[in-house]
Amino acid sequence: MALQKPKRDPRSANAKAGSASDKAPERITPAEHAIMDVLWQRAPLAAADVMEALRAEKDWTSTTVKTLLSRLVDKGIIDAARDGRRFLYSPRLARAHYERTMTHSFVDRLFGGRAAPLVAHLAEGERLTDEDIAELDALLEELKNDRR
Amino acid sequence: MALQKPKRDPRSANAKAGSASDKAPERITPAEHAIMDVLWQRAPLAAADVMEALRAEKDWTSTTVKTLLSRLVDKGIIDAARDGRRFLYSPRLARAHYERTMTHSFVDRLFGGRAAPLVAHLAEGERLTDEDIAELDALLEELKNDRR
DNA sequence: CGCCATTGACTACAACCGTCATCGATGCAA
DNA sequence: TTGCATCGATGACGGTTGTAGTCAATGGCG
Repeated sequence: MALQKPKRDPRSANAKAGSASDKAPERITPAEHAIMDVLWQRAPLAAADVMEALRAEKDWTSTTVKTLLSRLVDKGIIDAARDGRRFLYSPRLARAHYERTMTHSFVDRLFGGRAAPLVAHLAEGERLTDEDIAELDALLEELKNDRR
Repeated sequence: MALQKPKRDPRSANAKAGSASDKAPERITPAEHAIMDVLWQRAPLAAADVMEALRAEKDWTSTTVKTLLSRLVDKGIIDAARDGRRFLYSPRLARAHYERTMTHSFVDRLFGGRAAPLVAHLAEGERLTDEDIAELDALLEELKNDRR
């Protein structure tokens, strides 16, 4: 067989000049995200409830849902509280917190932290409704006031 | 051993009620993204050039860079033009195009397509400089004019 | 002309992800 | 009490990703 010798662990030592405070907030995969969406809507749920809530969207068997729940527990993203024979699962982070983290890392990665180019992209794709624009307008007004 | 029997292909049938026009634009992984960043800056480069450009950032061996380049070619994301004994690689998509795609899918996934909550998150995290705000202001003004 | 350095192809391998089947424990109904 | 339905644990399989070693072809230099 003769396997190679050195072999360092993968997935870990990612960068050379890594920024200091790189606390990885445990990545959520797309499939896991679907589960989180459910849990963020209605707090503690059993596995069966989650599956039920997802039936319209995902064609998953119960095992799949349960595996995903287990993995989320392992990652420390959700909490499992025993309730008789089963567990009740709830998120450990508010959705807003997660959104903030994801948004920042996304904007950092793609736009070096600048928000404006991002909004420009959205505008170009005609993704902004009149309502969006009004909302952004109000938001900006508020920001401008805060600054001065 | 007794392997299970049915076994459907993974990764494919993702959703049940999938949105129609779901043309997958071939996913770029984080490691591949580093390569793309280089290629988006300086058009056709040989593998060695790419490695050189990344030396400060990533501690990759030449093999790693070459593997990533090959995978990008396989995915149809970059183009390899033979140049004597070697290849010269160039992106097939402009960076702006990629940014747009990523932005839309990100906003869709996290915010159901609404831009305003995204900007709100950025504001909350004090990620917006005065300059950003001015830029957004101008952008919004323009959008408002376009709409009427 | 012969040797060496460079280059891409192929292979490898561990961790991770999407998806499930199977199994053992366990509590409820008949 | 006995059986069944349910639940979580375990493991598995095929694909992807990060990272890298090895090898054969090939072209330039002495």
